[in-house]
Amino acid sequence: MLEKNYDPGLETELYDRWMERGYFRAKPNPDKKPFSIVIPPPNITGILHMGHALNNTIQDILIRTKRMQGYEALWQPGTDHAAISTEVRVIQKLATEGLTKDILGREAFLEKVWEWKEEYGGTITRQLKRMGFSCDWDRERFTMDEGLSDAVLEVFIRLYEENKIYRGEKLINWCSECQTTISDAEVVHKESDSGFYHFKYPIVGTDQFLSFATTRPETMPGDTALAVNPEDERYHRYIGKTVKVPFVEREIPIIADEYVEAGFGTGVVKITPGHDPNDFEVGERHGLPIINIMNDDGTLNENAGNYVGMDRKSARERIVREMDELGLFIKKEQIKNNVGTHDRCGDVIEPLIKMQWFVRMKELAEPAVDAYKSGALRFNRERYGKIYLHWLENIKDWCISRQLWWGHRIPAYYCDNCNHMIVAGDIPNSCDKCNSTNLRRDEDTLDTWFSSALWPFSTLGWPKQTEDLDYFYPTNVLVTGSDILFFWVVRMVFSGLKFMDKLPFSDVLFNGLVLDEQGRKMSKSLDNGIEPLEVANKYGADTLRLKLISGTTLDGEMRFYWERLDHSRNFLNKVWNASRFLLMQFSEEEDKNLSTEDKWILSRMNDLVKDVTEKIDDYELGMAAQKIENFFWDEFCDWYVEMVKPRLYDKENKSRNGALWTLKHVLTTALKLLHPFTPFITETIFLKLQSEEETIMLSAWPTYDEQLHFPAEVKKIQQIQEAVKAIRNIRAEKQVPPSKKVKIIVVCADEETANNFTDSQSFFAFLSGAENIEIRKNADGIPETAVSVVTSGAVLYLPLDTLIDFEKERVRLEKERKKLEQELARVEGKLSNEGFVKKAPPHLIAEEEEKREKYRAMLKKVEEQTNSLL
RNA sequence: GGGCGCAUAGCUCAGCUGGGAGAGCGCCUGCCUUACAAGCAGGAUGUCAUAGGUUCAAGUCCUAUUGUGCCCACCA
Repeated sequence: MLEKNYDPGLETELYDRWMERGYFRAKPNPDKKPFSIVIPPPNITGILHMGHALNNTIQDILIRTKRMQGYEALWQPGTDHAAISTEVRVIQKLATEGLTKDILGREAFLEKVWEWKEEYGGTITRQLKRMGFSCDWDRERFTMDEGLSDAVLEVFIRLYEENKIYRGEKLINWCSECQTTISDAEVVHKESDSGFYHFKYPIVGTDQFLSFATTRPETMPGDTALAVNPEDERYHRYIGKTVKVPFVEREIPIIADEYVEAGFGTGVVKITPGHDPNDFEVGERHGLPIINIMNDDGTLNENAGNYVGMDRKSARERIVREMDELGLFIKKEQIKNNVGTHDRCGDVIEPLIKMQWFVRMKELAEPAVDAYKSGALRFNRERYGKIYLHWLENIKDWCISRQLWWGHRIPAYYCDNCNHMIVAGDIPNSCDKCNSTNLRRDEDTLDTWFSSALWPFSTLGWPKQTEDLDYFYPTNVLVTGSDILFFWVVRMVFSGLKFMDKLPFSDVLFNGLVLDEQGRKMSKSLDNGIEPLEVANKYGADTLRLKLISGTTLDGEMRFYWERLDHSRNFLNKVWNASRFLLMQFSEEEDKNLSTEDKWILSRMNDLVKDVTEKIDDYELGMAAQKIENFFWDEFCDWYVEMVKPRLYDKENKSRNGALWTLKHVLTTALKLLHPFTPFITETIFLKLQSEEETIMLSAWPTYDEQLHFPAEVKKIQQIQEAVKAIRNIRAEKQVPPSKKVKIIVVCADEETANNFTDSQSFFAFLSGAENIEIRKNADGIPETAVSVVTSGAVLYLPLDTLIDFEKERVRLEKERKKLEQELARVEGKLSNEGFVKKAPPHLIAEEEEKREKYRAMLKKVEEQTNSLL
């Protein structure tokens, strides 16, 4: 027997059992079809947040469903080394011990990071387990595992050999806080109020000046031109002349370029190719020199003359002051502009010229574009496809080198003797050009996304041709947040196409954000995050999982309220108690001698099986969960279980066993459907319910059964339900307490209805609190004091002891009549509409006609009742 | 500057390819009916943002407007 209340504390025990018995394991099996998902590898620095909980619950539901459906289901878990995050974390920790990267040196530092990883890197996987996720943990991978590192090497070398990876001096995004380059995707543009400084430079050989405006005075020492629009007649006469940049005493030309907008500012722009992407392009077009005036830490360097060593802010102030002293400062305005910042640390990004490694993207992007356009790659919302295409069609080369130590080190070696560069998987002994042994390895590591781009196949053994790879690749579906569409999804797609010749997955599901009560993102800075494990420990992981899924849309935003957990918790409590009750009834002697109501619930269950399976196949998990809830709570518990109670309580009843069989069958089926959503509670009950199978996890998913389709019985029960509701309604209205048993007279319009009420008599009485049901075909001799109500096929009379207030009855009947008249008018209106009759599908017309007959009959009865009151 | 999403009951949201407005919470009424008061029964509540259009039929499709949120982008 089950305990009185469900104890979520049992969840961890159950999980251990599943692990011990290896239920999560997947291995190539020629007799089964594969179904695989790779987990979006969480950072080893991460702790579980609601986004993870939601994202992985979705994956677990899909995996558990497919596993039950007989697929060899692999959910590949693992973690990401998270280059910057981890390095920053470890540096912070070392700082408390008085250590720095420089003191330790590369090797010792990396040892410290590995130590840190060993200690803290497993936190998130432990948390995932607590949520019940059925990953194949035996296959857990880490992006810096040996095998995965081999994959990185292989990819790097192959792309290099195909000239798709190159080293070049280009303008890159520099984070002076993190002391590394970052990719375009990592730059977040934020609107800010900026000073817009107007200056003028003296035109050489004249006593005139040319005025311009800039938001970045500190880069003025790097100016190598002033530019105007070629169409701008105001400045035609100056083109070709030069101006002098005061503090560095440099003469720079005045050039004409389309880039300049005549209408903005003064129509003159200072060109600083070393520190601005646009200026860089202008510079290229005009062959301007590039001057880098900045150090890696964001201070100005020797090219900035007197300002060397100053940080950006003080340099700006000082330059403005000095320009003012020279009489060259005109004014300062305030404007709004967008400033690039680093998505991790928020520091302002500095565009700088640096020698870095890049992936040439154009050619790699093309197949990825085609994959979507051809329909081979699908997103759960079309709009993501548009965003995806827009990004790929405007893609720029990917800067992949990082000035970090934690990560995959670039396999390039430089000869100190002849400057020759070798790219190789194995460390070369000597320069293959001059034989010198003075080789130096590139100091840089790769962007952390370079390795995660390979995740769908590197985790399965690639570059080795493994059985796993052959069987499980491509994976079926990817579930992730839309915030990493560019970082990860796009890169997996082109990597998979490039190296596996196959898309890594055909379906991508983007899940939405979990927001706080006020609709804000949960974030560390706001400290408004709710920890999933705190919820799981309080309410159970099942409750949290169900809450995150039920009734929600996959990609919609969702606000998280503690109060809203109550509904899921209450539902699971209902499941628990219903099971507890039924377990008290079950015996060994069930048989399949079924009554009408048994067939009704079986038929409804059968429909549910079909619905839920279809919804899951369509990834409409929120709908699937809600349908199960509604069926279980409403139809099964509140109707069916109540209906059969009279049969259960009467041990002599011949039909008792049919009810027991049905209860058990429906309960088991419902538990199975529910299992992917709430694995723990369903397993607990399942194990008590039967002894043949050792787990619900590997039991067969229910399928639609033609034998359980009982439309006639469904109709019959609906008629009884309508009658029960009508009686309850009257009882409530007349304030008849539930304890007060009443007599009901059912006057049936036809034989069929009479038979139905006769068959259903016992539970009809039970559900409507009646001690006596009289079924007949005419209304002769019914006391005038009886309250009556019309339902389809019958008029129900409720003789009450209390005096009837005829006036009130008349009002009630009048209301009913009005309502029926309205309905009838609508139906008749439709049917007399020529367009409808001509164009609407036949089944709809038939439906309307059926309704018309029903309403007419009922209306007639209501009128009769009204007349009888007079 | 471009692109996208959202506006439905007091609150939070569902409503798939167009065919009589839904759920949960909250609220009101009555119930300790021997599985469950985390429960049971009954009830009230909506010009589906606004204005046009397509259609026999529009919350659902099209256009515009308003409000709101997000993404992308080099206007110094």
